[in-house]
Amino acid sequence: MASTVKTTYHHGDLRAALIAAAMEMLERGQEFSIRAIARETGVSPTAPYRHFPDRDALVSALAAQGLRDLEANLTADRPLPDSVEGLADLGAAYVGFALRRPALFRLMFGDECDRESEERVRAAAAVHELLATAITRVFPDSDPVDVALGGWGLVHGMACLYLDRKLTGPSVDVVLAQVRASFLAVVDARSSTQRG
Amino acid sequence: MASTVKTTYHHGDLRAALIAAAMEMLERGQEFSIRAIARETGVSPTAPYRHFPDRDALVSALAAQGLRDLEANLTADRPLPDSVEGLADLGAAYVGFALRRPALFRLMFGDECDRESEERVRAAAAVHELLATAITRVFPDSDPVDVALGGWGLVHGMACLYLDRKLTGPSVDVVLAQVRASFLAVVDARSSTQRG
DNA sequence: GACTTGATGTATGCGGTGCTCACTTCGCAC
DNA sequence: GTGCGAAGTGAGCACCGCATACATCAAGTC
Repeated sequence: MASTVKTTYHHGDLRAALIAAAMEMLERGQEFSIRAIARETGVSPTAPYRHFPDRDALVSALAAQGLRDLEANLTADRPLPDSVEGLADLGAAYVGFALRRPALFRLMFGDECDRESEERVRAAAAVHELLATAITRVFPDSDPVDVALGGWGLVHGMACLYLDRKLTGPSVDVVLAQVRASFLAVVDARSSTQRG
Repeated sequence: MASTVKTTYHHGDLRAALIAAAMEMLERGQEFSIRAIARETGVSPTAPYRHFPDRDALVSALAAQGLRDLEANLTADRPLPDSVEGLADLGAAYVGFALRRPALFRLMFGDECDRESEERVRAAAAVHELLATAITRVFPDSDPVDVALGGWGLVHGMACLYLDRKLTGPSVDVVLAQVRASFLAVVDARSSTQRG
C-alpha cells in the first residue's frame, strides 16, 4: 500500500519522477542530461545520483521502458501474423514506433551499454523473440535463425535509415507503405526472378 | 604545386591534420572531441574553429570520408554482382566495414546532420546508388525502388544490431556468414514456403 | 519519548566539453 | 615596404558528468 502516486517521504518518488522527466524531454526531441532533468524535477543537480549510479544506468532504465513499450505496441490489438502481409504490417508498426519516438528509439538501440542492465537485456530479448516467433510462423520452411535475423534486420535497418535521414519520405504514411512494399519485394525477390 | 604533404605556411595543413587526428581517435575507439584533436595536433583548443564552423561540420567531413571509404571498399576488386550469392557477399562486405570501423560507421549513419554538408550528402547518395544498382541488376523483375530499399535496410539493420550488441557472434567471420545466410534466407523465404 | 541510523537530498568543486570574442602573428598582394 | 586578411592564441562562458563532504529526516530501538 501507499505505493500510489502520492509522494512518499523525503521529497517524493524521485526515481520515477526523473525517468518521467527524462522521457518527456526525449519525446520533446530535446537533448537529455542528468542536470536538466534534475532542474525539471526541482531537485539539486546531484540528487539523481542517489537513484542511478551514473548516466548509463538512467539510459538503460529508459531504454528498457522503451523496449517494453515497443513490444506492447507490436502486440496491441494485433494477433501474431500468419500471412506475409500481416508480417509486413508488423514491420511497418516497428518502423512506425521508431518514427513516432525517434529519440527514444535511438536510445534503445543506438548504444551498446547492454550487459550492464539485466532489465534492458531482458526487454530487448523479448522484442527479439516476438519478431522471431512471428517470422518463423509465417516462413516455417526457412531456417528459423537465418530468416528471423534477416527479417529483423530489414525493418530495423529501414527504421534507422529513415530516422537518420539517409532515406526520406513526404509523410509517415508514405514511409510505412514503403516499408511494407520493400518487405514484400525482398521476400518475393527470388520467386519474382524465376531463376531456380 | 606545393600542394604536397609539405606543410604550407602558418603552422601546417591544419584542416587535414585535424581530420586525420580525429579519424585516428575514432579508429582507436576513443571518444572524439574538438579539444582533444587540437591537443593531439599541438594547436590551441580554438584553432579548429578556423577550419570548421562547429563540431557538426567536422563530423560531416569525417562521415563523408567514411562513406567514400565504404564505397571504395564495396567496389574494390569486386565486379558488380550478378548472382544472389554475389549480392550476399556485397552485403557481408557492408557489414564487415561496419564491424571493422564501428565508431566511424556510427558517425556516418548515426546522426541526421545531413542537409548541412553537401559533400556528405553526395557521398551517401553514391553508396545508396551502388547498392541499388547491384540489387536491381540481380532482381530485374522486382520493383527497383522497393527491393533496393529493402535490401539496403536488411544489411544496414544487421550491421546496426551487431554494432550495438543487440546481436552478437563469436567472431567476425561467423557474423559475416550469418549475414550472408540471413540475406539468402529472406530472399528465398517466399519461394521456400510454397504458397503462391 | 529520546537516540541512533541510514536513506535521501544538498553544496561545492573538479575536469571536461563546445563555442565566442578580443587579441596576436605572419604570408602575400600591392 | 606596407597594409590586409587568413590563421592561430588565450581568456572566459555555460554546460556537462561525477566525486566528496555535509545536512536532513523517517523510522526502528531501547
